[in-house]
Amino acid sequence: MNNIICIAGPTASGKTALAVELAKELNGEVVSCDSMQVYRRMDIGTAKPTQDEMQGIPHHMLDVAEPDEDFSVSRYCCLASKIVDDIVARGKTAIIAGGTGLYMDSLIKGNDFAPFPSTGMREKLEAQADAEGMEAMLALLHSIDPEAAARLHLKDRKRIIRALEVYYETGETITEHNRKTQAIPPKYNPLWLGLDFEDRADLYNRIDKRVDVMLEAGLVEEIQSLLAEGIPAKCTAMQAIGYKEFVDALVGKISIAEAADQVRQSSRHYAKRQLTWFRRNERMHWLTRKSDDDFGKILERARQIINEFDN
RNA sequence: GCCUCUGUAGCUCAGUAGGUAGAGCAGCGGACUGAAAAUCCGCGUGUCGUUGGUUCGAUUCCGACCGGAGGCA
Repeated sequence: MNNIICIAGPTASGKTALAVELAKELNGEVVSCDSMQVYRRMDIGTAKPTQDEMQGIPHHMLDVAEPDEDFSVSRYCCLASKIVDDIVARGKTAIIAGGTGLYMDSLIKGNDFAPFPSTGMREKLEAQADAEGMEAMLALLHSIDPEAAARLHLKDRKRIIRALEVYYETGETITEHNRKTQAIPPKYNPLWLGLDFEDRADLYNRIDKRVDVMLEAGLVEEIQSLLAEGIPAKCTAMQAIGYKEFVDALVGKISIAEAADQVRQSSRHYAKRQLTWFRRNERMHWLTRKSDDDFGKILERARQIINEFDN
C-alpha cells in the first residue's frame, strides 16, 4: 500500500476536489504544493481550498507565510517534508496536491537546500547587471561556470544572476550543486496522478469561469485589504496571477474588465507551462478528461490506478 | 439608388512597381533545481471575399457580383 500520492495538474483542473475525495477514501491528509497558497490572507485569488471544500480533511502548507515575506522552494521542502514524514508515521496517506512543479519535484526528490545568508548579494548583482549589461554578466558566469553559461540564454537574466548568486554565496557553482542534487536518490516514491483535458479548450473554459467566480467572491476586495494593511504591491506574493493585474486596475492603469481579461490570459499561459513541466515526468499516470466526462469518471480512474499500483 | 473607401493567418493589420505573402497578439511545442502563479526559448500554407477578363503568369491590373464602413440623395 503506497502511502504517498502526488496529484499534479494545471490550474483549475480539479486537483483540490480529487485530493479531498481520495483523502476521504484512503485515510489521508492533504499537503498543498502551491507557491502562492502558502501566503496568509491570499485566499480567493490563489483558489485556496475553503473550509467547505476541505470537508474536514486536514490540509497542510497553507497559510505558512506572510505575503510580504520571502518564500522559496527551500523553505517549502523543509516544512513540507516534515509534514509528509509525520503523516506517514501516523499511518495515514499523504496526498500532495498542487500545481507548482518545481516545489513538488524538489519535495519528492528530497533536494536539500542549505539556508542562504541574506547578504544582499542579489541586489549587488542586479545593480551590476544594470550597469554593465547582460553580456558582461554572462561572460562573468562563463569564467566561473562555463557549463551553466552555455546552457543559459543571454536574455534569461533571472537565471544568469541566480547562477552567479549561488556561486558567490556558497562557493559552489550551480552546475556542481545540480549534479550533487541529482545524484541523491529520491526521498519518496509516490504514486503520481496528473490531471489533463483531452480538449485544451475545456481547460481554458474552466479557467475563464473561475476568474468570474473569484471576482464574485470578492477578489478585488481581498486585494484592497492587503494593500490597505501595507503589503507592498511589488512583493513576490503580489506578483501572483490574479493579484498583479487587479493591482494595476486599482491604481487606475487599466479597467477592471481589462484586468480580468489579462488574468484569464495569464492563467492560460500558466496552465500550459504547468502541463509542460508535468509532462516530462515519465512516472505520471495521466487522468485525461474527455469533454463529456464528469468528476466521478476521473475519480473512478484514479481509484483504478491506485488499486493497480497496490497490487 | 449613386459615389468613395474597404475585404490578406483565429484577431488587428503590413505587403507584393504582376513571379502565389509577413508582423504583433492569440494558439502550439519546449526549457526550468535556493523568486517558479516567476523567468526564458522555439514554431507562421493562408481558397490573399467570389467570379470572369487581360497576361507566359494575377493576391497584385480591369469588370461584375457578394460582404463591411462612410458620404450624397
